[in-house]
Amino acid sequence: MRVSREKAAENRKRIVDTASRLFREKGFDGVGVDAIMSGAGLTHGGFYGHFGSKDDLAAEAVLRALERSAEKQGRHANLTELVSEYLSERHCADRGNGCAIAALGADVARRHDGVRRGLTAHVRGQLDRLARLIKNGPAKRRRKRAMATLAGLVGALTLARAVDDPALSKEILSAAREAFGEARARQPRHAAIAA
Amino acid sequence: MRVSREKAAENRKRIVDTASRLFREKGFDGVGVDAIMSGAGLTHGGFYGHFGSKDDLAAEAVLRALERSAEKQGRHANLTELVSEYLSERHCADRGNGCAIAALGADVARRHDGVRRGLTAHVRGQLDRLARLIKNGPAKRRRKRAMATLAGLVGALTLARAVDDPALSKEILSAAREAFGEARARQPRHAAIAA
DNA sequence: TGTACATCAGTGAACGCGCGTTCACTGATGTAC
DNA sequence: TGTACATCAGTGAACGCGCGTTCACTGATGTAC
Repeated sequence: MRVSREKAAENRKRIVDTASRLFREKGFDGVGVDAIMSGAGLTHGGFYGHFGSKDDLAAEAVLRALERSAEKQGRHANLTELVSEYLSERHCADRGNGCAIAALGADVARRHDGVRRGLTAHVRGQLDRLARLIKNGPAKRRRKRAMATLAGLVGALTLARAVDDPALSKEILSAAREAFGEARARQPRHAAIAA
Repeated sequence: MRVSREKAAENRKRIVDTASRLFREKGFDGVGVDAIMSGAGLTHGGFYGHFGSKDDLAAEAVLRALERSAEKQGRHANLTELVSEYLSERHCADRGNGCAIAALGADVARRHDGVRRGLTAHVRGQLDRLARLIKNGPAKRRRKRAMATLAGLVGALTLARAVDDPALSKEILSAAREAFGEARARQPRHAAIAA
């Protein structure tokens, strides 16, 4: 049965949101069109009225997830707050609504399309945002520290999620919060080599 | 046609090695039994003489990949060397023979089986290894720094691989090498909050 | 050591299920008068 | 504003391909004498 144009637009939006969540939770290959549509309260047949293919939806859903992440992290006024939220146990447990880089980064690396371009743009944006939150040092140094920080965040979340033992998972999050979340005194640019 | 027991054992090993490489390159769902067997120079039909299921092979292949990683990184006598190898452009480009945590971490996080337990044990091992390579400070601090370092390594590699632009990719690797690869002067334990 | 037979690693066709995709149909919405 | 018709969002059955899995068969290996 036909629904109003307004309702149809809502449905489309709900499909993208549902996909965005499910893809982050279970990966691209872990979710079928059927699951996405029933997650959105519809039946699978209507899917191709909205999208040309599952892959087209995937592209849109990832971009949506990236936008959401950017908004969420744009809210934080300082680095400690951002890091503490990013490396929270809540975020660690809530893959479906969390960082798309951590959830889908490995999957996206295998693609060669708009999804990967979109993620790259998002990474650039996040680096700029982080560099702005880092107060010490010249722009070049702040950019380097932004890269190290983003790497630390994504890696810590990946590890904390991959690991089987909740205690170890918490320990990793906590150590990373401490390492990446607090302003550090100036680091020597070329320190002595360890060992 | 039947082959010698010795040859059959070699074949089995080659299947695991091939799978270990292909899974890291394309993810669990990105490789079929057919591709694995022909990659090992065999036909798909013989697969179930060696393994009970694709999933059984996956478990074994991941453990194999983890062992290899551990061996490779056990060779390094100091942190700078290990980090510089881990964050090399070669490693970034060579997913199939590289770190299993970075390549499959996100996939493994969704499992609840021996694979995940194996990866957890491997992470513990890597943390101990890194803590031993970190020279400054008491054991607790070294362990925390080991966690931050491992997170930084895994995250930087994930980012560098996910990103579309080779220049940005190299920049990330280089910044992370600098941040995680060199011994730093003592960090203040509780520094002032940024911003 | 040589011969005859049993075993079994590997082959390739076939099966069946899941999933992406298509399609005829329904009935509410939107529109023309 | 009300009526008649056209449109089209959503439904659910069906299709077809890919992939994990099975199986009858082959012929070289391993073994018993």
